[in-house]
Amino acid sequence: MPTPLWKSIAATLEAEIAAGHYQPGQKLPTEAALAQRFGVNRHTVRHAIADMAGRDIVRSRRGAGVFVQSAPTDYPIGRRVRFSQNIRAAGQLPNRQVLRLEPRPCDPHEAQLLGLKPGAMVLAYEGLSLAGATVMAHFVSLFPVARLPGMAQALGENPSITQALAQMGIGDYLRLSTRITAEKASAAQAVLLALREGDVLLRSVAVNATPDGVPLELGTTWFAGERVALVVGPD
Amino acid sequence: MPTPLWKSIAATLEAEIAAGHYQPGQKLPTEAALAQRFGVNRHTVRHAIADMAGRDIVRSRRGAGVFVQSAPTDYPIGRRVRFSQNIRAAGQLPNRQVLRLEPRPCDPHEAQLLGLKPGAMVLAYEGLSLAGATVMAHFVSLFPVARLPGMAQALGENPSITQALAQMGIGDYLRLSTRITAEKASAAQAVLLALREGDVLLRSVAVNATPDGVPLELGTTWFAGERVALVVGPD
DNA sequence: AAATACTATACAACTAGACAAATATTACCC
DNA sequence: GGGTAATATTTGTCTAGTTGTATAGTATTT
Repeated sequence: MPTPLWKSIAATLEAEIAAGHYQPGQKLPTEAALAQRFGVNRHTVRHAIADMAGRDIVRSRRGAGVFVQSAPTDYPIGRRVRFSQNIRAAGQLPNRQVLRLEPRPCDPHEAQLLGLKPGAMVLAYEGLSLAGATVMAHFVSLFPVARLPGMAQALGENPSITQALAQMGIGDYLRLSTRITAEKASAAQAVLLALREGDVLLRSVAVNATPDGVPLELGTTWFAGERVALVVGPD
Repeated sequence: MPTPLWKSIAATLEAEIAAGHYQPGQKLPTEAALAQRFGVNRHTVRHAIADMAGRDIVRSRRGAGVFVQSAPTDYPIGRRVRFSQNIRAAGQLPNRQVLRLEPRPCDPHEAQLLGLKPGAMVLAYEGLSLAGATVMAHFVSLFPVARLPGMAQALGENPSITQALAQMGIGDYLRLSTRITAEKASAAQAVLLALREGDVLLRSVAVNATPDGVPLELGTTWFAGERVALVVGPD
């Protein structure tokens, strides 16, 4: 039985990526161009690409193109080995990408958790946590502006929440509570986390406060379920 | 068939308007800012906005911005209230239904976590945790037979693990660590938990040990994701 | 008869970039 | 201060290109 065409095409492309003809992050030629190059139908190329995508060699974005994934040597986040994230440090991963930083009124639920009046202004800080080039989590943190007036500027200069709080003179804070739930990713969240709609998410909602118990942050983090395991250690 | 991205984005913005994050008359972030926040092209955001404008939720003025038309609705309807369960007592609910109670040799992974030799005998205790009539979790606990010889009989008389351990003279034990992951329910698990295949599960794997650190129990619990929230720290 | 591999076509969803038109903001002059 | 022009923002429109999905059809093999 002869090798299927798509498999041979996948092998060819894979070899060219391994040889460095296409660098990580770079866009492959379009499916149409590849189809012409190999003298096959576009669907056959798509089959090959789908196979490589399943092995995390490439990733495709609708409308944009097919992109070479970063070298798997960066982090030990294979399919087998899950990235472990201690719950105490939830949301505190090395790299972060800021998506939003804006003040807005809080809703009743947020107000209750932060001990504010409904409608009080909070600073919404939204972003992605990355390990290397892989998105691990999507977070939204809320800070009461009345209690932390300079937080917006501090976060604007430095994306780290811990360091921004330290800059505000708050070196020590206390985690009041953490709630962990599981849910499915919406289409919009799936895009941010590079998942598919319906994939599982681990959501952690935590409230941090000053040592005397005044709430300072309401942090919600959605972890990509297939990439992260939360670890709760002994106290 | 997946939800179009623009629809998911429209739904997100609509919910935020309904929650009062953006108030009537106020300007939404610019299309460019929203595009960055959602990680999509500006046109996709425009599609979402056009949809909302068609339903009189927002109104856009060229050169000026997009403005909120509708008032916030009463607070989020039908926000699911989940059963809260402290992580220390993971899976330990008053009502239990025993599915299995039998000794068997352990596999290498289990052996490692329990500090046993591969193939050593463990007592497998499997069942369901109920709150009232609703199934909350499916658990499997493993006990090293060599260390707890009378456990099978104790559990046969009383389904509570804590009480069975107490009966063995172990009143105090230590939780070494807990690992929480999210996954989709298999067809078999879905039946046990009265869910549908593909629904989300919260899985917690915990090792309990004597105060001097000898592992006594390897407990794995699958919670129905839509019914349970795990709580770390004070409730 | 049924499954696999591939072709062919059409359309939907999204990206990308460029430019026009309306509005806001700033700078400047009096 | 007030009015005005210049500049920057912001939404609207257009064209083009790319991936995703659906349907249908043809060999070839099992």
